[in-house]
Amino acid sequence: MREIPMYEPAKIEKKWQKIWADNKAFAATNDYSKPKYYTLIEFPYPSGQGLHVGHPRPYTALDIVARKKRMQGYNVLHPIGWDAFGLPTENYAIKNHVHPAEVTKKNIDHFRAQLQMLGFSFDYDREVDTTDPNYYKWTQWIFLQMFKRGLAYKSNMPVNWCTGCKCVLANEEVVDGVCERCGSPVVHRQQSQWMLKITAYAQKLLDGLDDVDFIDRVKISQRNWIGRSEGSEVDFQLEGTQDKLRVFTTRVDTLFGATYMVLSPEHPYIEKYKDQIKNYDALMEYRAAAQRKSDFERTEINKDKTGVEIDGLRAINPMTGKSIPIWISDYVLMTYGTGAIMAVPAHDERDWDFAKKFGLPIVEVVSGGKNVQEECYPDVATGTMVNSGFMNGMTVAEAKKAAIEYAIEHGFGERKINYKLRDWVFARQRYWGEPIPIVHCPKCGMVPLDEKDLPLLLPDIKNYEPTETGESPLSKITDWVNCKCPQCGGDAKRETDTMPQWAGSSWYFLRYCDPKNDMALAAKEALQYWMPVDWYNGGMEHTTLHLLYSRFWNQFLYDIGVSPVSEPYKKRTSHGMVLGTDGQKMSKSRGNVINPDEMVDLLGADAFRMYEMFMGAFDQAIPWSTTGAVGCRKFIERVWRLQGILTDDEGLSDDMKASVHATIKKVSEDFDGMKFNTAIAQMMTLVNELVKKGSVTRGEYKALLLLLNPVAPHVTEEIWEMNGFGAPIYTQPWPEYDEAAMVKDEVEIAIQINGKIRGRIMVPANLTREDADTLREHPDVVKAVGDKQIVKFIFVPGRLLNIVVK
RNA sequence: GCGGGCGUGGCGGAAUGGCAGACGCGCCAGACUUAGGAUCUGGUGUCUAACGACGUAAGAGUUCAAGUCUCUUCGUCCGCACCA
Repeated sequence: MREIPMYEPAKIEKKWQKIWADNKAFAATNDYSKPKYYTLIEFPYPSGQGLHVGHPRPYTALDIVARKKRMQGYNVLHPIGWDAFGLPTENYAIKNHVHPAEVTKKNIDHFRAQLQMLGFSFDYDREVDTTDPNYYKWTQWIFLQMFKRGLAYKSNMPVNWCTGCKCVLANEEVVDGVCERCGSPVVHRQQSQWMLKITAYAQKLLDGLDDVDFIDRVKISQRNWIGRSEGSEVDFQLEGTQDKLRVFTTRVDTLFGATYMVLSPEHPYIEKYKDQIKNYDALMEYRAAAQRKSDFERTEINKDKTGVEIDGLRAINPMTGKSIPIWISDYVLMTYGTGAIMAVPAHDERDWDFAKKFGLPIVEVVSGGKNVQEECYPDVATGTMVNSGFMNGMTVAEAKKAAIEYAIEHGFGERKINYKLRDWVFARQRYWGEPIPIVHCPKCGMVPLDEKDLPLLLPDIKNYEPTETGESPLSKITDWVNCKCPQCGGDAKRETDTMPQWAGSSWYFLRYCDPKNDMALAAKEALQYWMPVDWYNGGMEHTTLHLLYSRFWNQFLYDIGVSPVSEPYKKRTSHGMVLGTDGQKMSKSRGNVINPDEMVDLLGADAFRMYEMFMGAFDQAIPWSTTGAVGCRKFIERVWRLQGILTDDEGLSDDMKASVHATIKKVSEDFDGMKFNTAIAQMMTLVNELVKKGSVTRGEYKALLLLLNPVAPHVTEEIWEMNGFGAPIYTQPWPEYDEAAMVKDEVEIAIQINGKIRGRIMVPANLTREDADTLREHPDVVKAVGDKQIVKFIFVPGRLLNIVVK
C-alpha cells in the first residue's frame, strides 16, 4: 500500500478551475468544418438570493453531456448568460434605492462566481446579458420586424391587472388568480396594450411539434395549450334587427336543440342595443360584478351558474325558425371563440346546468341517452338524430357534416378552426425592461424608430416607482418622452411601456452563436453552423410560456430569413425539482432551503455535482438528503484511495476486462439517455470490484477516471496528473468499449417450475433456444421436475428456464 | 371537472414482460484502532426455529412468466380551468 496525500477538494478544485480558464479549455471554436454539438440550459435570472440547489441539477446534467461530447471530438457550444430584466430586481432597487443596473451587475457577478465554483464547462467568452444595450438592441430590432409585419399591435383589451405590481400581466403569468411573481390578487381592467400575434403561428407551432424530439409531457402540454378545435361558426338572426349574432360551436349537429343563447357580459352588442334593452342597468351591474372577479373567482363559483336574461333582445334559431331568449353569463368568455354561444342544454353539461337553474327548455336532438329532462346526454360517439328536421335518423357524425353544408348553402355558417391560444400581452408599465422602440406622432400615428437609431437606451432615472395611474415610470421623464417623429420630424412622444421579461429569453439561443456581432443579431454562417440547439433542458414550468414564446420568435425569424431553422430546439428534456429534506418545495417561508455554498464547503464541488445526479431519476422531483450526499463524497475518496493500490500494468487485468468494458458501455449509454443515477451506480460497482481485487492497473484506473470525469471533473484531473497519465483529461478521447471483451463463457440462469424459482445453474453463455433442450438432462433440472409431466419448456437465453409441469 | 404523471424495504431509488429490491443512505455485527462520526469485512423486505411461504397502493384480468400490459378502485403530485 503506497502512501498517498490527503484529498483536499478546496485546493484541487480551485487549481483546475484556473487551468481551464487560463487555457480556455471549453471555448467553442469557429472551426465550422468540425461536427458541432449545441447544449443549452435555461439561462438563470440572477436573483439576489444567488444560486439554490435546484439550479445545479440541470446544469450538471448538460455539463456531463457537453464534456462527454467534447471528448468524443465534437465542437461543443455550451454557453451561459443572464436573463436579467425583471421585477424582483426592480422591486429590490426601489426598496434599497440602488439602480437596477447596479443590482443586476452585483447579482451576475455573484452567480458567475457560484457557477465557476461548481466547475461547469461553460464558454464564458460567450456570456450574454439581456440588459446589455448591445443585446437588447437586437431584442428591439426583432420587435420592429414584427411591428412592420403587423404581428405587434396595440389593442384595447381586458387585461390582467396585478394589484401588487401595479402592472399588466400576460394570461400565462396569472396563477390561481394571483400574480405569479408577487402573489397579489389579479383583477380585470380595460387598457390599450401592446400585443404580439402569437395566434398567427398557432398552427405552425402545432405542426412543428411533429418534427422535434421533445419529451412527451412537453409536447402534450403545448398541444393542449394551443388547444386546436375544429368546429363551425353559425349566425343567429337578432330578432327585429339587421344584425346577426355569431357563435362558435363544435356541435353544429345539435343546432335544432339550441333553445337559448348566452353572451359574455362584455359582448359589444349589449352596448349597441342599449336603447332597446329594458334591463340595461341590471346587465351592467352583472358585468361589473363579473369584472371585479379574477378569472379564478369567475370559475370558482362555477358549480352555481349565474346569469341575467336580456330583456328586449331575442334571436332566431336558423334551423327551427323559432325565437329564443338571450342571456348573459360569466361562464362565456369574450376571449375565446366569438364571445357568444348557442346553448343546447340536452347535450352540453354546462348548458344543462344553466337551463335547469333558470327553467329554460331542454329539447332532445340526439337519442340514445336517458331522459334529457333528468340527465344531460353529451356523448358524441353514439346516438341518432331526432327532432332535427331533415337530419332525423342520421348519426352525429353525418349530422355534423349535413348541418354545416346546409348552413353554408343558406349563408348562415362556415367551417372554422379555433385555438385556445391567445395573443401575448407584450407590455409592462415598468422601468426595468427593454424600451419599446415606437414613437407616437400626432400626425403620423405609431411610428417605428429607424433601425440605425437602435438601441433605444433605457434612460437613467432616480425614481422607478410604478405610477398609481398604471403608467410606466418612464412617462415621468419628459425630456426622454418628448422627441421628434422619425417620419415627419414634428413633435412626438415615445412609447413609455417596456417589454416583458420573456422578450430577452425568446431569442438568446441565437445570440450565443455569435454574441459580439454588432451588425446583426448573429452572423448567418454562425447560425447556419450552430443551429438548431441539439439538446435543451429546462423546467416544466416553462413549457407553455418561454418554450412556446421562443419557438414563436424563432419561427418568425425563420420566416423573414434570419434563423436558418424553423424549429430552434431539436431535443427538449425537463428535470425534476430538488425538494427540501421534508419533501416539500424549497422556500424561504418553509425554512427548508439548502445553500449550495455550504454544501460545496462540506463536500467539495465534485461530490456535490455527483449527488445532484445520483439522488434519483433526473426527471423526477427528489428531496435533498445531506447524508446521502456524504455518500458521494465517500465514493470520491474511495476513488482517490485507489492510488494506494495502483500497479505498473498499463493494460486491463483479465478478471476486470469484462467489467471495465461493461462499465464503459453502460456509462456511455446512460449519459446519453439522461440516466445519470444508474451510470454512477455502475461506476460504484466497478470501484467496489477493484477494491475487492486489492489492486488496480493503470489501464483500469484511466478508464474509470475518463468515465467519471464529466461528473467529477476536478478530482479526476488531479489523480490523472498525479500519476502521470498524460495530457489533461479534457483533451482526452472518450473511451471505447469492446462488445467481445464483455462476453463471459458461462452465465448463471434461474430454473423455474411453473414460474417459481427452484434453483440456479451455470450454462454456456451462447446457449440458444434450439440447443436448450439439452438442459432437460441437467441433473438439477431433472431433480426440480421430479416425476411430473413436462407441458412446456421455455428457455430465455442468458436469463432463465421456465418449465411448466402438470 | 378535464388532461398528464406517480404509488416498490426504515429512507433516496434499480429493474428491454424473464431471478424484485442494483447502487447509495441508515442500521446491526466483526476487524484494525488509545479513540472513531475514518477505513475494511459481513449482514440487513416481511413472516418462520427451520423447510418454506408471502411480498411492488387495493382488487380483477391477459400470459409459461406482470412492479412492468389491460380494466376498476383508492391515494398523491403537477398542469389547465365553465374552451362552446
